[in-house]
Amino acid sequence: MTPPPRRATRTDAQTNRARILAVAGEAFAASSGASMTAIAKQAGVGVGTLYRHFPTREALIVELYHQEIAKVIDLAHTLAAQLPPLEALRRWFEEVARYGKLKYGVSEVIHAATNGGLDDRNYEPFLGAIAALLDAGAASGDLKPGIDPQDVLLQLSVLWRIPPAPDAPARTARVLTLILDGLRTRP
Amino acid sequence: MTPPPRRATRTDAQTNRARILAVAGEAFAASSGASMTAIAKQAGVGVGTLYRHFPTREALIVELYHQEIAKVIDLAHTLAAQLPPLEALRRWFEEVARYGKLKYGVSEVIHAATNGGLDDRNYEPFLGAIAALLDAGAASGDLKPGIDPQDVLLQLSVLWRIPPAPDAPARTARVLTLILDGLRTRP
DNA sequence: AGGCATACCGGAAGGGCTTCCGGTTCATTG
DNA sequence: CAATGAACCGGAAGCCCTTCCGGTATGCCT
Repeated sequence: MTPPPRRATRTDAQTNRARILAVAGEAFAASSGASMTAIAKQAGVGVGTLYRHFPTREALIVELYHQEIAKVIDLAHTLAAQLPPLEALRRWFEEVARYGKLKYGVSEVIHAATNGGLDDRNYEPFLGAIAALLDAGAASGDLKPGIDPQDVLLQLSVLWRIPPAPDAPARTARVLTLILDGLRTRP
Repeated sequence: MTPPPRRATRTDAQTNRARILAVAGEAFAASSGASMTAIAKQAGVGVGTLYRHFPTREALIVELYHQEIAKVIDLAHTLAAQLPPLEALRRWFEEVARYGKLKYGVSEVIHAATNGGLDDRNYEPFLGAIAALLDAGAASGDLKPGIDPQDVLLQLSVLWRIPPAPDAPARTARVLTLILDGLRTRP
């Protein structure tokens, strides 16, 4: 049952992958409205190549933002350990909201992906991050016990979808409060 | 400034419009996965005709379900007048959730449309329905005063997106409770 | 170094949504 | 009733995402 001797990844494949990611990074930073064909051409590869490396448009995007997502996840654990539960939760929610705002249009498509827009590599840890915050709150009695992290993720995805407008920050804050109050225990 | 004498709508236009709606109704009831081209062909018209009548795929769908949406809106006012505020709100939310479940995939695309997936003709009344329920709750002291109906609509859209699975009903109920508790006053 | 199998490349092709425009038909007017 | 022109019809064409497959280049073994 030894893993079959994997042949080393060909150098041209590595090069192409890197160049695609670079180009896509720029493209999405600029407008998030870049077609796969355009990205492929810009990267000097055929569309087929692009799709073998990233089987779907979402896969490409998720890969691009994988690192940032990881950072957000880490933050949850940090906050949970350092702040009062309610405070930690609100701060983190704000961070999540801000992140989505930054890449509006991108988050749009991330959201559309699998269950909540994160691939398996991100999904579990993300739920874990939420769980950490919820557990801390449950332990202190501030939050209802036994809340399903998935339900919270679902609600968070709403923040993702607040359209960019002058009143977006205010709306975000309001919705955030609604969500938080729903999670809190009722004295 | 008298309105310009509008010429009567041509009969072929009416016929086509009706036939398109009929065909689309069947098509979406069956699977919700019908292409515009397919609908056009099935209705015996060209794609151009289809698009002049309904400028976009969403427009067609919204038109199809306009009556049902109106019914849901009416229900809100009825419930608000007949039941205790909290009860009315929960019942209505359940109805909204059920409606979305029924046409999962359709609601998917409805949701993607304009602000919340409803055209102007539906959007305002829908907000009005929510406002009626919120006002009743605020008056009785059960709900926070001054909640923005749009924020609630945003949260409701989550119910729309719970994936069809064995545990969907349970999840819906849980999320619904979270939303409701967020709207209630904190004693 | 040479040969082989494999992983990779690239573009053609299929299916979808939407736009555009020349040709046609029907309601209106004289 | 006939002529008229606005409104309508239909499909070709553009753009997008994704799949498929013949051709190719490269890592590995001898």
